Amino acid sequence: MIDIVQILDMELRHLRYFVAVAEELHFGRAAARLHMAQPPLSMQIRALEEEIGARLLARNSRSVRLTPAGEAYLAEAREVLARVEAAGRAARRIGQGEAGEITAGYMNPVMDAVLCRALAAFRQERPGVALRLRELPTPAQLDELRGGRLDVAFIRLVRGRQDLRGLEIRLVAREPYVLALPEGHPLAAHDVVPLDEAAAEPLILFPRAAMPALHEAMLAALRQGGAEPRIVQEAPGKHASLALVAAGFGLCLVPASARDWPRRGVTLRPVTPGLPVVEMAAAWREGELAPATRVLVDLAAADLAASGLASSDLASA
Amino acid sequence: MIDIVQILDMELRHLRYFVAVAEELHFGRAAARLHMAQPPLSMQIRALEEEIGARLLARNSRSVRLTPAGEAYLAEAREVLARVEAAGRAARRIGQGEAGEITAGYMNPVMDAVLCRALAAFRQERPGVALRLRELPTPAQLDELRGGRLDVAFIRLVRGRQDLRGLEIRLVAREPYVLALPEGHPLAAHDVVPLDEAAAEPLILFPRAAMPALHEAMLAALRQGGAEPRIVQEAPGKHASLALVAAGFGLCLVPASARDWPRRGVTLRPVTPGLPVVEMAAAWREGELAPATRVLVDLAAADLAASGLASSDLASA
DNA sequence: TAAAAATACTCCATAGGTATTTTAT
DNA sequence: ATAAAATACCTATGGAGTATTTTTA
Repeated sequence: MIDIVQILDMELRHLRYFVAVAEELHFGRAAARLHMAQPPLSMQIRALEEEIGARLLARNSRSVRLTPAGEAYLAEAREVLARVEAAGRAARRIGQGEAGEITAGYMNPVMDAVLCRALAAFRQERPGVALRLRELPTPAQLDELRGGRLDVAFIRLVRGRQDLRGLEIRLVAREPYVLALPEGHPLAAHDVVPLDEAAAEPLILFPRAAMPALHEAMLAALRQGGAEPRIVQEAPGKHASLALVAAGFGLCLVPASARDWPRRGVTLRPVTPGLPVVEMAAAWREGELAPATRVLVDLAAADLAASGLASSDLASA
Repeated sequence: MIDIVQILDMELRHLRYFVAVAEELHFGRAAARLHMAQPPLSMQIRALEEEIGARLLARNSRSVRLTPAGEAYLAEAREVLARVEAAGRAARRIGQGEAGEITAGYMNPVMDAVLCRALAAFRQERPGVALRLRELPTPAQLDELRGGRLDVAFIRLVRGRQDLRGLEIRLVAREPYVLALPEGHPLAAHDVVPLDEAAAEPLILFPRAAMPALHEAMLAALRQGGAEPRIVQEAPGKHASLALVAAGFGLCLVPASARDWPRRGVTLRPVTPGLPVVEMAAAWREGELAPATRVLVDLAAADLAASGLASSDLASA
């Protein structure tokens, strides 16, 4: 880095004083407006003119007028002063989370579970804050978060399987799985379908590669009844799975938030306990939860907190 | 004027310091670059943050990073610093006559006599200075000059007839009148036409209303030979007059600068002394001859100065 | 002569320096 | 253990105040 010596010692004070004199065209009145005496004002104006190397005010003991150079400088000085103030206010608003930009990453299921509602509430509460959203798998989110390219990440939590060092997290949702059946299927007669009965039916499941840990846990839970589950079809997403259910390929397990987008020909039913419960969390770099981001995380966690579950933060792994 | 108390005592110093730290991301190195010790730098940064009401730099003993607020403020701070410097340079250039704008008024005959050449030279010498030109009669020019709507006026000088109080003037041209004759006219045989012989011919003259003082002086000079001059035609301008001469209506007296735009069918000849000599001058508000304007006036007076005539300034009337 | 800006001086607030402590890795 | 920022305290520059002089309309 080249050492550029700052020779200029011009200060905003000089600009404020100059603007005052230029507006009053009278040193005495300008000094009064600035709550100071006239002599130091004269001296500062002179210092400014020497610094610039041009006379800005043509003055004699009877009148003060702007020179052409002063005319030009006045416009700039006003601009600069206004900008400095605006910059300060803007920075303050950003610092207090009333403005600025948040870049949030999320995993697809979190959007349906909590984010869709949290985003609407956030938009109302912090209209000055712009939200950039990036849909990414959980491991990629953690990378982006550590690299500073995300301010917050909404991830699926797999206890003990993720490296969360240097991050803080907060649980925002615990979502059970529910059973999706074709309309008129006999098991739909139950208010709560017994898990082992569901496990005996032909099933549609997401591919292992998408979420390996959850895939295993799901199969393990289904084996509790004793028999090996029959996966008749793999489907690359929730909507595709439900389409296959409606077509009669089999049953399928989907996150409870599927209630929010009912599909013709498909019935949803709770299942007796035993299936894995998906936990979703917000994650951020330790000690770097900006105020606006905190508001978003709070809103995302609001449903969980209201549901009566302890909303205690989780220690970083 | 409402008394807006300036509570902020933010100064450019704070911006310079902040930019340095933001660029180095290290208080010690930034302090070195600023030729100061680290503690006062830390204190000034803290003062800036308190003034703004937001943290700009996230710092611990191992690292310094910009907060989002700092990120935004850095961009503005750089802009402001650059603008202040640019404004100073611009004002300086204007003050030294290397930039800016001159509004010059001129009387039509001055353009042909001196201004056309002076403008070309000025454009070369001060390419940064924009010239606005306004063609006006001399009295209107003096009004506009006093009202500050002209920086300089190029006027016809009529000694003792003009109120030049509060103005300074400088002679830029003394232009004799020459005789314009139709090609082949007998008087064209003279190298210098005797005034009384010219006065005896039918003459074309400008209307009295255009320049009353000059009109009178011209008639008086023509009457010197004894006879009353025969004005056979009035013409509203030099070019129209020469057209009439070419058409054989009569002779006419035109400023010597007519040599610069010769007209087919018209011959120009000097006349023996006796005709009024038009004096042209630059005028400006006393003590307000800006450097760039001075250059223009000097260029306009250059021909006169070179012609060996004393180029002494004239005292204001 | 009168109004206003410029000098001449005095003072003190604060920017900046030095020495040291705290903090986090 | 070490590097770096924060704190404590001191110094002195220069911004601001008061009194006076100069200027010019």
